[in-house]
Amino acid sequence: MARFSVNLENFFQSDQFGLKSQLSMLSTELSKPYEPATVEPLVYKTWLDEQKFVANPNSPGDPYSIVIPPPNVTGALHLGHAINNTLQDILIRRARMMGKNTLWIPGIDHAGIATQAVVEKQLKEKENKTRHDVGREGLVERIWQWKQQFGDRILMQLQRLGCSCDWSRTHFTLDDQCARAVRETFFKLFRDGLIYRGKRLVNWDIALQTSISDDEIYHETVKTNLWHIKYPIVGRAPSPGIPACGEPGRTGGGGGEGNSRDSTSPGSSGIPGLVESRLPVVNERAQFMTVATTRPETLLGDTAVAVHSEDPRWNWAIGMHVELPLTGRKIPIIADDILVDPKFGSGVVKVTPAHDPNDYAVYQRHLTKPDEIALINILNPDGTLNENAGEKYKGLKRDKARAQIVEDLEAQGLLAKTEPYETQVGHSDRSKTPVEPYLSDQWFVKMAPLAEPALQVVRDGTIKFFPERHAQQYLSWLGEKRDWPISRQLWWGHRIPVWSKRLKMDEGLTGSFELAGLYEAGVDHILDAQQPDSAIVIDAGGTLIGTAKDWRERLKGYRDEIAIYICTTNSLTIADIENYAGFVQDPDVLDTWFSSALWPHSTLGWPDDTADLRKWYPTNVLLTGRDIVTLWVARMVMTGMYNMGNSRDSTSPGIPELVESRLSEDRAKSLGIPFHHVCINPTILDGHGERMSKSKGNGVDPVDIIETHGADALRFTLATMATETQDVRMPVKKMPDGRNTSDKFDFGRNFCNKLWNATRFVLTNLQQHPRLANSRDETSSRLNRDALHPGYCEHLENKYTLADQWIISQFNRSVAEIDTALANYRFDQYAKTVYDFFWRDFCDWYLEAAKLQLKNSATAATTAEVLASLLDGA
RNA sequence: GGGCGGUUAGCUCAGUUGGCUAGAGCGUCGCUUUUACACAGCGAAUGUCGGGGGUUCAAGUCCCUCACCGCCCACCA
Repeated sequence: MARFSVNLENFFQSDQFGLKSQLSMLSTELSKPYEPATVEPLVYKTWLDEQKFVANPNSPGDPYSIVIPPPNVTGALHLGHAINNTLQDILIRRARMMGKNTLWIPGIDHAGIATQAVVEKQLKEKENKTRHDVGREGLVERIWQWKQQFGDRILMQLQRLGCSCDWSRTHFTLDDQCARAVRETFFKLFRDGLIYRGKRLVNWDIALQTSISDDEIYHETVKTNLWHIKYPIVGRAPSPGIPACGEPGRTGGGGGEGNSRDSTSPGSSGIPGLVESRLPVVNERAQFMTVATTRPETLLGDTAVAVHSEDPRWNWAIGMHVELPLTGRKIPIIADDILVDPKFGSGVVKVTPAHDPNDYAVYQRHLTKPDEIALINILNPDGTLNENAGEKYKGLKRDKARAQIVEDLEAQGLLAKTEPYETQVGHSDRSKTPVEPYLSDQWFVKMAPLAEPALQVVRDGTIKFFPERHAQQYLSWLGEKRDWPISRQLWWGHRIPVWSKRLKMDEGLTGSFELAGLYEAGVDHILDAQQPDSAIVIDAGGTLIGTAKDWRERLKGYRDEIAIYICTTNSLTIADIENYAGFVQDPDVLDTWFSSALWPHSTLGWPDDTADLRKWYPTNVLLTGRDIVTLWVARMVMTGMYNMGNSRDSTSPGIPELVESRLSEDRAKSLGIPFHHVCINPTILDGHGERMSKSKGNGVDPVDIIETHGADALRFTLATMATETQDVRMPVKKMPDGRNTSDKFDFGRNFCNKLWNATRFVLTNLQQHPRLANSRDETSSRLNRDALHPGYCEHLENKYTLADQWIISQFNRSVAEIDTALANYRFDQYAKTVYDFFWRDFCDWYLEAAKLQLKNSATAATTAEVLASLLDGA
């Protein structure tokens, strides 16, 4: 119970308000109104000077730890970060007061694409240069300068907020520690066969000849045409009157056109609206399938046409072929119920897997199935058509090719119709040219083996979400287990730790000159000398993975050109394979979330087995916004369990639910989960209801608020806003000097002022009681132990007045409420309880009573004791 | 198209498993500058709890339905 009083005492002194330090420094001259601008910096400085936040793994106390969601270095923090960090600070400070061995790790995220884009934009604006003008090293150098500037600013903002982070443990997702963790993780995944290289459609900027991310695309409405093209059907019986029954995919019905009104037949029952549209197409069916497209030139890359399996207009044709106009190629008619919406258009879709994301998905869905389709890339990196497009079109730019194709189709009478059409076309933000979906090699992480345990720990409640409903998003996203593309064609980030070299194998393994050179260069030695580590991949169309041990065996089967990939964490090896053996490192960098995913264990020292890691992993709780539950939270759970989990004695379902915290702690450790709780904090919106974000530029700098209202006012107000359901709308006023503020924070400012003055009153009265003033610490600690014990009222009632007893009981009740509120991460309830107790109970009632009691010599002393212990701040 | 959240006083929002006369802050109105605080104190007014239907002795709370606002994801051949 003593801990209760310690709690609340500490809410007042340091959690929110820092009164203890403030008053000890300023007690000689307390200004009437609270002046945060003069008080707060002094207090914070004292905390730093006294190393209050520096953690020591050897200190006593149960561990309590939080890692900060590292803010992006793209710019300054806004109020969204302010609320996130305030809530963390409340938890951390409370844990610290309760005697826990507490660690809050701060840090910053390099935020690959976003930061590079910002710096490139600046480069363009200030110097009119592109990244190619300054080169890879030059650009990275400039981004580091940016990082220095904004990284410092972010840390300064956090300090102005009063965050009690252990600044000596500050990390950056691109620092050496994180880099080691990234390389180690990549290596392990690679070795375990969970990283592979594969094709993927990326957004290709044909002007800059680089891929760009979805974030860098803007959509523009373009007026174009929808061209309806006739594809001749081949390989079917010539008679148009043939009944449809008995055809593949057909399960019933009267047959042919005759059943067009039979909307209850199994074939059409699921598709309302077909009855009307069916008739006009029927005559066509004998000879052509008509497809509509906005991009006729891509037909050269078509490898199939798709229909819905339950569309009676077309499902009889599944398995047959059409002749691809202008090429003479025969391509199959396949069924794909995901791609094709039978209610849209003609119900037939051309499939161009190399140049359309949906079509590529079709390709993947049908891969290894009987109706597997081909993949034909018809574009060069510069956007011109390549040799696969055929002699006539090779070398044409895409718009020229389009015109030519339309003309040729028309000449052959295969153009059924041309109708004007408006569509959204993605454009590159940098070159302002239309983006081309383009097939390129990327690295992937296989999700299924990683996702399964991560799903399990949330399903079984090992990791809990607050509010609970956010677990759904996590579960449904992870449940898809879509492989994670991790390579980015960027310069800012962790470079992919893979080195490759192409080798000609036409003379066999030992006969190859180059391979002989490889031996001479010592690569075989390098590979063989690796522990069980270093992995190689042999890419010969498919992907094989082998470790160093058996690489020689693996190579024996190959005669043609192959590529050898080496992944290693050994820096000596890296130097060798680069300088000596002529291997080249992959130019791409890793997705920024790859390093973020490791954050909870990399910041604690992993891959080394550090004292920090043993003491504070797993962390207690993660506080973050709901927008990155999938991108970040899910991946932290996966990589945490993968790197930190002890698979030997993990999930043993046989263990009964002994709710021993010790046991569950052991279990958490052996599972490797990065945190027990995930608390989703509200999103801060601007006055128009839009999410505050750096990129939108609608963020409000918390320092602006701190300057007008004070950090404590900001923090307290934000805590009251942290309800379970609501996002927070924050209308902002522009100050004459350009700063932003909001009178929403008057609430917190008024409360801080109230606290200040109540404290001031108590202190001035305490000074009239020298005995107390001189031995306050002793007194209050005695009171904390004894007087505030709930049972105290019964046995000490003759000593204390009714008012004394009442306020003490209210105090204890409030502390209990606060415990409950914070256990459920209900920061609004916590703040309200503090507010109600302090303002309503303590100030409005008890202080008034105390005024009388202090005048009466009989009760003055004990009253002062109670005042002192309740406030204790002094 | 799929998922989620919201709609309670003029404004911003609480209201936990249904249960006293539906609350807080701000704002408004009146009074008070009383020796902690005017960034204050005392007092007052203000709600068909988005609409409709249902379950119940009892609904802001549970069920159905409609409307509007917002967010996330997918997608528009």
